[in-house]
Amino acid sequence: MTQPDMPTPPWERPPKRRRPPRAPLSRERIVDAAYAVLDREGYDGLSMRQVAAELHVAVSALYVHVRDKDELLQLMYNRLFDGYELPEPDPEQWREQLRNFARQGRQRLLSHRDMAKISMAHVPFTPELLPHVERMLAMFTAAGLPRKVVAIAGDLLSTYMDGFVLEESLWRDRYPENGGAAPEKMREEIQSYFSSLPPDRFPNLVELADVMVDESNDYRFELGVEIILRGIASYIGEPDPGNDQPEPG
Amino acid sequence: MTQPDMPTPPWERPPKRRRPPRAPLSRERIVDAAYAVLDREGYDGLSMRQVAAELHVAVSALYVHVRDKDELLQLMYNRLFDGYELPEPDPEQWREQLRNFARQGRQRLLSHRDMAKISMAHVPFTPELLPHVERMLAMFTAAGLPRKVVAIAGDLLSTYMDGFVLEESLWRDRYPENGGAAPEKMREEIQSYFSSLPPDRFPNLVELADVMVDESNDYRFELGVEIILRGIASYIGEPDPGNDQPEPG
DNA sequence: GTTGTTGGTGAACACTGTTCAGAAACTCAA
DNA sequence: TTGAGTTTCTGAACAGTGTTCACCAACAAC
Repeated sequence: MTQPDMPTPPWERPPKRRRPPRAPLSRERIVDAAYAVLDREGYDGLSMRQVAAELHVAVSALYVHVRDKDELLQLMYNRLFDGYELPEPDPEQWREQLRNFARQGRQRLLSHRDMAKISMAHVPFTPELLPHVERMLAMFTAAGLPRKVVAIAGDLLSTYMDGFVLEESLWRDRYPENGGAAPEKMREEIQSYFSSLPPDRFPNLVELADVMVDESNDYRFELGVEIILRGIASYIGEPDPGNDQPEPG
Repeated sequence: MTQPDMPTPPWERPPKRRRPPRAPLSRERIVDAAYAVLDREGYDGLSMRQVAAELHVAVSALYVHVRDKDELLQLMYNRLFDGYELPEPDPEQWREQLRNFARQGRQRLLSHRDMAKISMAHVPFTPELLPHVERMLAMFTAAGLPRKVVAIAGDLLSTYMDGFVLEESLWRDRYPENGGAAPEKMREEIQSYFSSLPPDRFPNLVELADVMVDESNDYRFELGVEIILRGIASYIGEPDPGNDQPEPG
């Protein structure tokens, strides 16, 4: 019988490479590697070959565990929600709770490069994500909103989150020379560009140049969320809005 | 000397194909062809080679007029705004005006397949598009909103438009078998899926299944716009919201 | 008529996602 | 211990992608 834990004596030929030194592949490890590539190369550099190289493995090995590149992206998207716990709905604090939800969501989208691109390309209705959708609906229901508003409010907030972060990253991509480290110079340039426009044709752009770029992304995000929350809150206690005249007044 | 407008006599050999029969290439024609390919093949099928084939031209010919595929996409994006006239701002009717703006924007995004994908990937701050941004700002300023709200309200509304239409097209892509002609069957399937979920774990999803998919996209879009407009309107007459406490109450 | 410039060609390069025959490595029965 | 069967990985290939480059044909100007 073989003695598994004994060192191989030097005169014996190496044991024919049983037990390959690397851990076997798995969906988890593939997603890990894909995230590593994404952070390093960005969305456009995220190729199956790069992922395989990250794992020191042939490309075709990936296809044993993953049907498609699309499925891999789906798995990456799902992981975005891992450990993303929404609190128990509290009717007294639904606004603060949703503010936190949005903040948390943006932070997650920012935690991996180009993550917003992946998020925007997927609808959060896979079985794994339904619990989150359910929690979201519960929070809006607890707030006392009409059914039809509940049904679309979550979508509205999520769309805004994704779109906002996507736009953040688009701006970053337009200024690739700074390694993400000098956004101030970028802002200066944009602001001076807006300020230099002919004031007769672009009075508002010139006048608002400072506000449009001076404020931090954090502030602009929070204000956008606040606008949406105010709009949602205005429906509390109202009946379901009708199809014909969304604004009766 | 040659007589340019005379018909060629039959005994004379054809004039060596001077003046090639096809019109010369131009950016306009390339964008036209790209739109044709986009409508036929979708965003993933929109390749430089397909565009060249559409024009019966070698691929490399495109690169004389267009630096990049990226530049081509930018040109397509710009054309989305051609003839997109925003009305003179009217402080009395700013809500109706913005509703129309959003409706029109969505219709434009829907008028070409996968257009939302292209739109989402571009920021509307090229020189050609600045007049639209200016008009937008003018409308919000006329409504009497604080500066900081004006500065981000347009972004908010545009992001929602793009995101909404993008999600519409994502759902369509998940059901490619219907040629876009049978959305009712799709809705039925989704609704029956939601209804079949375990009600103890997904009470809201089960209860709201009808509202979430029964309502037309048109209605859901309008309601979303209305929520945003209500949120924006709530800031009329208020001072600029501060950085620390977006919700003072 | 001879130039130079422009707009077009076809071939090539370095990639991409995906598939497939075959070769390892593992599991389990005899 | 042997042998069969299954799973996992390999290397090569295919068709397609964006982009570039030497070459060529048509046009304008001197």
